[in-house]
This record gives sequence, structure tokens and C-alpha cells, in this order.
Amino acid sequence: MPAPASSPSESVVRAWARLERAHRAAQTSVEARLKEAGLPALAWYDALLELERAGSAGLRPFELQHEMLFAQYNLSRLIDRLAAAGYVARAASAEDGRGQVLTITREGRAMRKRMWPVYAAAIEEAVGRHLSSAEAATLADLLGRLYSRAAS
Amino acid sequence: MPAPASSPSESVVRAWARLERAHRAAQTSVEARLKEAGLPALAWYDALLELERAGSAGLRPFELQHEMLFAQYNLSRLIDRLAAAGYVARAASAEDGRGQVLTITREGRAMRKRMWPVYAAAIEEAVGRHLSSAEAATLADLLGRLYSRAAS
DNA sequence: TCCATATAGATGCAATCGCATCTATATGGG
DNA sequence: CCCATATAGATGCGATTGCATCTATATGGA
Repeated sequence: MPAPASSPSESVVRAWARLERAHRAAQTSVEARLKEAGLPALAWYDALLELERAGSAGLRPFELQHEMLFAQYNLSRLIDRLAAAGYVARAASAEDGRGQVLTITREGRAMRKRMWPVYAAAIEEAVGRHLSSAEAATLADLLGRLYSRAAS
Repeated sequence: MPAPASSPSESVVRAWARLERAHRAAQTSVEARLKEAGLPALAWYDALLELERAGSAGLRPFELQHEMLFAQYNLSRLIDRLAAAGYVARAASAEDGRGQVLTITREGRAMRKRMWPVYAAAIEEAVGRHLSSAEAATLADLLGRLYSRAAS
């Protein structure tokens, strides 16, 4: 039984509103950059990056889902598309008959690498340009608090 | 001709990544709260709030679009749904034959008011709970920089 | 006035999302 | 071993999003 939530302070409401707006603005501009370069969407990059980090051991879909905070059915279909494009390989899991293991393919690594310069420039334009390095670190810290284990 | 974007610093990349994650986490939880209370989605609240603030003068769709950073076609359809639900009234613009003026209805005001307690509790849970008031103010300030007029 | 162009808003269509549900395997009692 | 329940992942279907384009009015010259 959760305690009744208290009402948010004015600064909290403002932070929330700006989180929405800042995210929408940044997201829109980054997606646009990728698209105008003829590259796949952001979510593809994120998935490919996680899989590349996981190395040859790969990742189970549910692990990727937790990394990306993606809904289960959305992840399932994202993987469909990545696999259809040849960027991700699915194999049956050895330890769990229900599951799979996902690994990035050579083409997947190549695509992730090809996306990075465009993505990096877009991040710099959407975020870096507006903040000093120290401010970015502060921002990262505060944002990180929002999804770390519950307070109190 | 924009200057070639420099590569983002590590702290900028981390801030971007956390902006995505924090936003997704918060958004998902807020939408879930509204849904489980049988209320309309977040976007409806935002639109109703802007229209309520605009008072009897109302807003042109393109103004609302800029406030909300919504794509034109998405806003057009959001208004369709709000109007179908009886929360927003459309009237032809007196000064511009191409356009309309949107005003919130009595039912729209009532719905916004009914959504607020649930929304407020969700904001407190997603954001307020994790930050002090001063931290929230700092976060709001930094996020605000991301969509204010271009730096440099 | 007439035309070229810009702006406001709507819409057909394909892709994606969200919900609910389904299948299959796993796991913990009894 | 058998069953009840939990977890991994897929999928049908309706709603929403994104893209491209369309209509209509506005605006600024020539």
C-alpha cells in the first residue's frame, strides 16, 4: 500500500513540464538528422549498441527490454525488424527453452558504426551546444536520479 | 550553412542518454496512472491546459502546435478527438479565412480539473519523490536551456 | 489586377504502438 | 509425477503516428 502521494511542488511541476518539452525537442531533431541521412531510427541504434556491448554472449530479449525500457511487444517487433534487416541474429537459448539469445551481426556493427557520426552531431546540436560540460554532468546526475531505485 | 558540429563530450552523451531513459520512465508511469484512473492521455491534459490559459480568446491550432511542440498533422488529429469528446470547440477565425480558433468548453475545463489530482500525484511519484525542491529547480533550469533559442 | 509563393489546416495510406491474449516452457508445491 | 502458477516471447486488432500531399486562403510583387 503506497503512501498517498503528496502534491508536487511548483519546481517539480516545472521540471516535469520541461522534461517533456526538452525531450520532445531533442528527440525530434535527432530523429530528423538520422532520417535526412537515410539512416534507421534512434531505437535501432540503441538496440544495436546494447547488443554490441553484450559481445558474443548476446542478450536475451527481456534483458534488452529492461535496458531500453521498452514494452515487451514493442521490443519483440523491433527485433523482428532488426532481424529482417540482417542486423541481429536470433538463436534459441540453451538454458531456457522459452527464450532466445540475440547477437549483433557484422552488418549490425557496421550500421551502428555508420550511424554514430550523424547521431553524435545530432546530440551535440540538441544538447551539447546548450550546456557546458559541467552543466551536462549535473543534468545527467539529476536525470539519473529519476529512474534509479525508488526513493524512501 | 551551419558550422560542422563538434563531437559531443562524454558528459553530454550521458546527459542525452539519461534524458531519453528518464523521460521514458516518467512518461510511462504517468500515462499508466492516468489510464488506470480511466482518464484521457497526457496530451489531452496539456492541450486543455493551454486552451484554458488562453481563456475566451482561444488559440489558433498553429499556436497550440508550437506550444506543445506537436507535429501539425498530429495536432490536427488530437483536436479532432478533443472536439469529438466535446472538450474543445472549433470556430472559424474572423481574421484569417484559412484558420480556426479553438476554445475549451465547460466540459473540457471540468475534465482538466478532474485529471489534475491524478496527474499531480503521478508527477510527484515520477519526479518529485526523487529530488529536493532545489534540485528540481536546477533540473528545470538546465532542461529549459535545451529548447531555448540556439546557443552560440 | 494577376500571379507566384507562403501559410493554415486536413487527409489517404503505410508503419508503429498499445492492449489483450495466446502458446510454450519453467518452477515450486503437494 | 502432476498440477497451479509464473515467465518468455509472439500476435491479432484497433488506435495513433509519420509522411506526403491536397485544398483553401493570404500575401507580396510585377
